[in-house]
Amino acid sequence: MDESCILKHFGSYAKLDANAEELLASLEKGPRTVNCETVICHTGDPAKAFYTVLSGWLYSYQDMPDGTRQVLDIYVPGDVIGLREFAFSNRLTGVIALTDAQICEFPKARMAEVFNHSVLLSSLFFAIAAREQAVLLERLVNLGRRAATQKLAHFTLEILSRLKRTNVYGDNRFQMPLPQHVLGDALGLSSVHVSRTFTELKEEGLMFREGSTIHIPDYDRLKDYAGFSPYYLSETVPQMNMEPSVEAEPA
Amino acid sequence: MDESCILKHFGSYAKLDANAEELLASLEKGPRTVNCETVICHTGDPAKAFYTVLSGWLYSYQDMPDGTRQVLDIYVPGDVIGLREFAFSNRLTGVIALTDAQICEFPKARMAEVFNHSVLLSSLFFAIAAREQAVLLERLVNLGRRAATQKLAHFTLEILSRLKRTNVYGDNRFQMPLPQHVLGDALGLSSVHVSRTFTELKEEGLMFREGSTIHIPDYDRLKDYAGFSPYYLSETVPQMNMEPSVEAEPA
DNA sequence: GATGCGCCATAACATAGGTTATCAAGTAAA
DNA sequence: TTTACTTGATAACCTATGTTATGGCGCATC
Repeated sequence: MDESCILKHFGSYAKLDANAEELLASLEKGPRTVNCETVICHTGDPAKAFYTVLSGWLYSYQDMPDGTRQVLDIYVPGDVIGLREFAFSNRLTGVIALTDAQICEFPKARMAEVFNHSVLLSSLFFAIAAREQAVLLERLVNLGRRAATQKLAHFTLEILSRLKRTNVYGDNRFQMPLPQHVLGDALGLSSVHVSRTFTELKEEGLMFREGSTIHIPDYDRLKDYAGFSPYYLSETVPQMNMEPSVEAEPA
Repeated sequence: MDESCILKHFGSYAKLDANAEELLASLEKGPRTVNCETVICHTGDPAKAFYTVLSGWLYSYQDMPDGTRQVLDIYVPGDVIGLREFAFSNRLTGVIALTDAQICEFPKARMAEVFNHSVLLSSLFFAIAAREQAVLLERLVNLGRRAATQKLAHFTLEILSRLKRTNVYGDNRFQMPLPQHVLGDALGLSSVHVSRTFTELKEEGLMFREGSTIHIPDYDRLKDYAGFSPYYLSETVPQMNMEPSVEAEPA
């Protein structure tokens, strides 16, 4: 049972009732393994399914006409890929695996069953979409109004916070398998400047890299430096009237 | 009936059934007028309601410790303010009116009724949240990977497209009542550079401003220049099984 | 154990955009 | 009419970041 991507994810947000668990379990297909570097989908592909991440790292991106790329989301275990394509018949972004990964497919068309049968799950999906928005918002602030060192520090702290949801990590050290050119594409910087920025953060004693391990000697100091406040990652499902089997009562 | 903010908005996305219309109409409070410059809410305020915009322009923002500001959304008639706060008990951003405006309140707590009683509305709310994400994504690309002239051009074309949803506008001219410092805060630029950028776009014959009127001599040329493709604004509610009381048929 | 390749660090140089200051135009208040 | 205030244009100067190039290191392949 702990092999279910979705149950693992949704269970981390709210206590599921039996109805919700059963419904969720019936929706997802068993995990599929994808290799590092695999393109899961391209911009413009028909968008038929969501995916949940059981293990590994992935990211979504958009390519520009001049050959540059903007990285839009980083996906770590427990994340849902592609919820926003609910409203679009074709994919808005490409998705690619950063490491070997396991993902579970969840056909978009079956969202109707969620809305029909579980108010709790409806709320949960909606809350997850709201949380994703909050993350994008904070990324917007990062790109628009922070200097390179703060961008990198803030981004790193966000990733660490998100990893803590499903993994146990201390504040001082964690794995972040993102090459510098991907960091650059995520932060709107060149890879050369990402390198310079790491050097500068190391000299300041704020954080440093050792292979793909990030070290954070003083978490609170880095947090202050980056202006990071994790409230936007702390979503909860609102207390609502959630009886699981309410019958529809049109008017 | 055409005074209802929500009906106006939701009706522009999908044909509503009687059940949905009645439910929506019961949720919203009558329009309230706010003056230009009014702060509707501050970051951190308790988030008890959404708002829909009947008339006027507003924006949401986040202030930085150094006194700068990032503008996060621009709201025009037909937009919903604050959907993302569904998952948060306090507001993530401040909201302020750019012009005199009319907005309708819609208590967050009553979303439970939506999920309980209308699959169509549940889908619609979810689709709107997905569309908002797509807009944020495109803004991320704008901030991360475009030069100032393209940022400004792209932003302008997005606003124009969104206005076309509820208003009839030609491609050549429309009102955009945003002072340059707000544009700068939205695009991650200084207001001085926004001014320079307008001058440059005018010299190129791509677009120019006359008071708050934007002129676009050649729409397609500007569109190419900015790399604008409006697919991300063209969301539809997926064709789903939407009878209000469908029984589950897993697998 | 060569060879090639991807990733990273660093340096020299180029430039987009930030900052500060000044001035003009419009407009609201007195 | 004067004053004050907001918005916007422009100029001079400054700096963060981009660009291009080089070299080192680790790792895979032959």
